[in-house]
Amino acid sequence: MTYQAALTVLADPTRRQVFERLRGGPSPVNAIAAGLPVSRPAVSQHLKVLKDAGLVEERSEGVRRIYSLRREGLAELRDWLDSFWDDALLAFKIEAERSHRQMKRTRDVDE
Amino acid sequence: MTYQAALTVLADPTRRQVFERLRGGPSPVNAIAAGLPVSRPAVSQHLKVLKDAGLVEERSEGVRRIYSLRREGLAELRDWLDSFWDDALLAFKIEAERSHRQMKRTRDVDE
DNA sequence: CCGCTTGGTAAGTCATGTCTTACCGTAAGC
DNA sequence: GCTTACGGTAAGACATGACTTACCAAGCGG
Repeated sequence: MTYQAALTVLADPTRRQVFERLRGGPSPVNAIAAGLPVSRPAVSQHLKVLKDAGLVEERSEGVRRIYSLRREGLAELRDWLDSFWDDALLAFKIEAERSHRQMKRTRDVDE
Repeated sequence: MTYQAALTVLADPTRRQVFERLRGGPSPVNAIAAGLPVSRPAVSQHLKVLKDAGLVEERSEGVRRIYSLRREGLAELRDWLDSFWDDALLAFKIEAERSHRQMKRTRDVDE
């Protein structure tokens, strides 16, 4: 999914609570909804949106639906954010190149 | 500002366009609004929101208002995102330890 | 087989936020 | 001075989306 979907989806506070609740590990809907200030159907709807955005995944266990975090869903958003620093870096490089004739090439690594 | 403010503010597509348009460097309101599908006042409103969230800054040049990117405004959001991967590391350690323990004990799993 | 739990979906209400037009103050140029 | 470009703010229209209750299907245990 796109970083834009992640942004849109994580903008809602309640939905963010749902999402954060999965940090602790996979959980059925009931457990997620318990302690949240909204009804269980509301949580269901949030989970659907999160799933469509690729931020959570769902597996069935009997009558239970177990939801868990999909961290890969955050990757694009993270890249997008990083790209702003890349911009700054690029501008810096150009500036540096203008003053020095030679530029050393740098390479980033990722995990 | 908080990562939550950044999320909320960047969720809107038009506002994101305004924000991205500042990647190229500082710009007065007119230049930002040109080419966008919304009116100039709409852009003004978006800029106000972005400024309140600490994502842009404003300086006056005569009658012009020059807006520019504040990358530090994205820092908290980036940290928040990173923290999910930290979670994963931690969870992995815990999980490893638990499964190790499980080899000596009987099955007892819940959350 | 029957009831109970789990949870997804429908329909409708209500709030929020994004837009518009109209208006205003302010700086610069003639 | 007067006019013109720049842009912030107000007020109101409108759409979107987050909630509610009611309902339904599916698996499990008595």
